[in-house]
Amino acid sequence: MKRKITLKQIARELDVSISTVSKALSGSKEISEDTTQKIQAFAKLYNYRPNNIALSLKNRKTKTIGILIPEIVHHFFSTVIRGIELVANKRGYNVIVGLSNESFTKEIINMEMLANGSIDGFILSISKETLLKQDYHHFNATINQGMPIVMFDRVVNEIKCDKVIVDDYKGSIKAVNMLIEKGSKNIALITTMDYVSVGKLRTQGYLEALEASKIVPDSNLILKIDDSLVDEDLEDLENEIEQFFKSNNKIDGVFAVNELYAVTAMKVARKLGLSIPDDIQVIGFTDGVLSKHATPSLTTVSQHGQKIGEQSADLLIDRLELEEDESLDYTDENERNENFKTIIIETEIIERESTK
Amino acid sequence: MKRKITLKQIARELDVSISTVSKALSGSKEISEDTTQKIQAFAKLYNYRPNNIALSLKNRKTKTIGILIPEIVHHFFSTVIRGIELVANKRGYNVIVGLSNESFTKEIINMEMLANGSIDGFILSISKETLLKQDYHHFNATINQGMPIVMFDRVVNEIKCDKVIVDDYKGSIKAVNMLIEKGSKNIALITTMDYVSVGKLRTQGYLEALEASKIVPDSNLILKIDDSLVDEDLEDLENEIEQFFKSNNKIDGVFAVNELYAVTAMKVARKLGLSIPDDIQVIGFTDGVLSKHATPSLTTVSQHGQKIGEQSADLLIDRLELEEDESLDYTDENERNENFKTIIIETEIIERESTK
DNA sequence: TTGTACGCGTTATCAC
DNA sequence: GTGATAACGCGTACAA
Repeated sequence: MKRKITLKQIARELDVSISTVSKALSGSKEISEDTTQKIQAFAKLYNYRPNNIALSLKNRKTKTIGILIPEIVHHFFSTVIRGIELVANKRGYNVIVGLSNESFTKEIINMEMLANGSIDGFILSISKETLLKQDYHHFNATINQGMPIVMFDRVVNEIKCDKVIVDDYKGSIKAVNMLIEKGSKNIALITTMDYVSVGKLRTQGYLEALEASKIVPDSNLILKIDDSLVDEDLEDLENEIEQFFKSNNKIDGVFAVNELYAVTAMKVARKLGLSIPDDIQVIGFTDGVLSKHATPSLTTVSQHGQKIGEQSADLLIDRLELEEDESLDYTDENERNENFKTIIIETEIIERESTK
Repeated sequence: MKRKITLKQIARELDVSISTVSKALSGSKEISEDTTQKIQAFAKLYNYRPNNIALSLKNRKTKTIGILIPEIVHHFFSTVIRGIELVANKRGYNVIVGLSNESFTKEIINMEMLANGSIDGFILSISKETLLKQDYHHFNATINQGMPIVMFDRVVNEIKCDKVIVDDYKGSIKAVNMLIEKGSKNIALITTMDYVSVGKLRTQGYLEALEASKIVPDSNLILKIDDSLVDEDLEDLENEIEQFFKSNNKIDGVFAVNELYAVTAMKVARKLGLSIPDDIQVIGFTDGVLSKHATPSLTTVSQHGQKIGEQSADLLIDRLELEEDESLDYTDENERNENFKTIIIETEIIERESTK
């Protein structure tokens, strides 16, 4: 078992100085061709690779991005990670992953763990508990320490950082408009509680779309599900939706803010003897495996998770490599605040069998 | 914007030496209570945290685990990551993720990128291309450098490392036995190509189970799908399965080695006018979202991905922290080879609506 | 052409 | 009780 070899060992072995080795390996022409050859051959033989940690310490940057998300067993988030990893790798960065598990405390612990030199910047999506508490001091603290953050999907405006969001609002309008065009008259909305920003925006889009078509929204047609209660409890969810359908039997269209609600709605509809899409059409938000493989397959508003990840990574790395140059001088402290971008990823409707 | 503060800065500010600060902060009683107080107060005020990179360099360990998996947008793998992250975090480790995307080359690149000091050890699952090529030199090279590896799910025996595997063989037997007990006479198998080790084992289990019940396996009842071709191409998959069903119309039970095949089989069966589970029963391997939310919901063999992750992480960290002690002396080089464990995670059948 | 010295941030050892 | 020094592995400005 030969442990990793270091410059020092090569130097000792070949009886030259450490810096000679270093220079020879980086191909500096300060060093004679002879010694360069010799050193490079030796290094290759022993498979020398510079130690990342030493480089990180020296360069004061780790070439590593920290991802902090609420949950990983989730199609959307894993798609985003895939996107981040893709461009990060292409641009020479590694990716370190932390999970908040929707908990405020775990979010903070994870951030502190990573912010102490392990990474150059964060890409994150805020946990539900944090959104509920509206306590964002840890984000601001991190930013104030000079560590850039890119937020995606679940963001809050008040934080000064780059953001990548889905056009939840417009996506919902598109979805509801499609239901209207295809003949639905009484369109129900199945959504989450308001504190999840995306839930709120999607609800707004639903309302706007109805009004634009001169349809008066009916609050009885809106079902708000407290997913902190339901979550994994599938039966509760089914029952809740079943009650909802039974007390509103004129419903002929459903817009659900995620695919689970949409698929469950389809299941309940079928149970009640309704045929999809003839009696009732369904569209979900968030395109994942469920939508694709459900029967009938589900028409959805796709969020392009991978693209969100790619854009987030590019945004972060751009900023990191920009700072590299400016680094030292900042005449105007506020100048940097003006530059934060918010990229909006357009949604796209993927038509499948649950709509006419 | 106050950048992260260092020992040196505190020392300068308080007009003491760096080592005094270091000692005071670590609560050493070499330092007078007075100065300790003063220094700790100052450190807290400026939110001092030791720099991880510097610590890593000094201690020659990063407290970081490298995960290398073929694909992240995949319920099983993300479940495993969740498990790893859970115990890693609990035991004070971070987790860095690399994706091979089933490619041999990307697997190697990723390993080299991480093996140069960024991590203390690997937890990985081998890419399909690597399994096909049967070229494992990069794993051996890494191990020989003194970096421990834990392999999970897709493993190969010849590599000297800890392993965590699913009891694919026994799980399949259980599944097929259940189909037999519940009355299926002609049980089909939908599987992958043989080079994926888990596919092979599951096929073996299927055959053994049949034979144990004195049923002669019929090769016409086995469908091997080349998923390097199919992959995302859902229609191809459906067509292939449909042809299979049509040319074997006596099939009244299906065991599929993953949930996608199982769900697709159900879809095709329904299309052909078969009712589930009355005309045909279906069981899948790998319990994921699809199984749970399919209609009818799918009976599956659960792999307990999270548990696999937890065990893998414990195994790796145990070894890392063990080495810490022994580190220096190894009288017998081979001794360490004897110690590698293979943990087998028992599968469990989750009964749902696709079986009687 | 090669080598010396320094610094990145930390801790541990040893001297004062 | 406090401080100077070395070491972890590397790159580079500067000296020889």
